[in-house]
Amino acid sequence: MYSSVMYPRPVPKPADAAVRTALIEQAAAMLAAREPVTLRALAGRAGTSTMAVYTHFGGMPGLWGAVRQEGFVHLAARLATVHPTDDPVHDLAALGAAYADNAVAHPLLYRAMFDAAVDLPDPEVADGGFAPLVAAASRACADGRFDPVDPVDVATRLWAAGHGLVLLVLSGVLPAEALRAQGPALAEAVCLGAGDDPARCAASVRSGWSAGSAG
Amino acid sequence: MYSSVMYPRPVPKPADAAVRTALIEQAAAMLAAREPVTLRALAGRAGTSTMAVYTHFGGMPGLWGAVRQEGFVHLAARLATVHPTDDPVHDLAALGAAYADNAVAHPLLYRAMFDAAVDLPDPEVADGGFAPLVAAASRACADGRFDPVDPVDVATRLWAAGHGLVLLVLSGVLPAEALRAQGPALAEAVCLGAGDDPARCAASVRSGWSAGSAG
DNA sequence: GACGAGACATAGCAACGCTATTCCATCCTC
DNA sequence: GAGGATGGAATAGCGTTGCTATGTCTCGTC
Repeated sequence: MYSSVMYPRPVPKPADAAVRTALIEQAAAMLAAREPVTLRALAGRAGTSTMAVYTHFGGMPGLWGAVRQEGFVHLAARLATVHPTDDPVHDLAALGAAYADNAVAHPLLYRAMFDAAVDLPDPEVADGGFAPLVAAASRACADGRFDPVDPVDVATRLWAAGHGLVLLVLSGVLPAEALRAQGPALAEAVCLGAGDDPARCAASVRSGWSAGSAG
Repeated sequence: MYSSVMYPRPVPKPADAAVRTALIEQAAAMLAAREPVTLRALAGRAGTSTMAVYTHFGGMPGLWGAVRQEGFVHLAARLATVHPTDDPVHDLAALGAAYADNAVAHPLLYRAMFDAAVDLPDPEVADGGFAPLVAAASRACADGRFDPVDPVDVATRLWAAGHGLVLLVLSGVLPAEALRAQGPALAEAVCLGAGDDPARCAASVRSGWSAGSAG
């Protein structure tokens, strides 16, 4: 039961929060169903009126920002299923595979995540998908597998390469097989560029990619 | 002068082609000016009526397809300014730099180029930006700089990496400096992954990237 | 010189995002 | 407990969007 004594300024009331999440989830569902996410259709599906979008999100751009954020939360949850091992390069490849898996499983949500036209309500939530990469790269540097480079740079390059490969596949420019064909090769190249030993790198990436795809 | 005798079925009449190109160029100009490209605004700027978009392109999606194609033609022209040298890795880096330059110079056009929602009138025009990459990678294989890998795979990885890095910058996720910071490193990593010698690779990429950025 | 095809201009359609207004439920004050 | 105030939700309507139907006008053909 909600008590105004406990929360003198009830930032989001429980009932309001339910409407919020219902709208966000409906938008994501319509996105997944490849239906056009229009204001009226969204309100109809969520069982509310069109005004709810404005009271809770200030308009459609605000809703898209919330959907973006939902996408990053979903990505972070997916990457959290990849548990670190004692082989950081294995882990980097596993994270890359999980990242690609998540993107192709929710293609329109993935595209919406990188729509710069709308702001994220909480910008630092985007780091949730980036932090595991940096952590693995840091361990690779600490273990001596990588040269003493900046782990953030290595993680950034891996992210950029994966992002580009995923988008080319989602855009239909490259076939879906390109993900499994070029993904591990790209991860291996980035790790080689960071100073890893070629033979160990190839083995770690191979095992890591399949481990990340499975989970 | 147009002669109906020479072209019994005058596929695009000169006057019609002028209207076509005027509409495409106006759309690209409005895109570059960050103005919303609406049907009425576009027709007004081009000095035609809204019907011209339908007679020539069949609607707004058709126009966007033509704009997409224009973007690829523009990209191919930019990459053609990078003349091959006797160092194929240098050339690959130069092409990467030119690719990134072209993208940041026309960010909205670049985004439109990869909008899978509309079809390209002539799909093979997209290869115009890809062929120089494959050619350079082939020479690297022939020269023995690269292992006997598939040049198309190497070119694909370089493209994916560059595409991802460019889009992360255009989306505002990464700062603009990331292009010069991570671009050469990514090109170097891909070439290392193809079997190039680390020392030669670093030198070639460094000189190639600055050569491609300048031109 | 009449005919027919193709392109243009105009008017109007449904649907879009958004806002103003009204209604109503809830909560605080006395 | 009753009354006033606050804020979310529903309805109606605004301007604009892409698109289509209709009329007109020019050009090429027989």
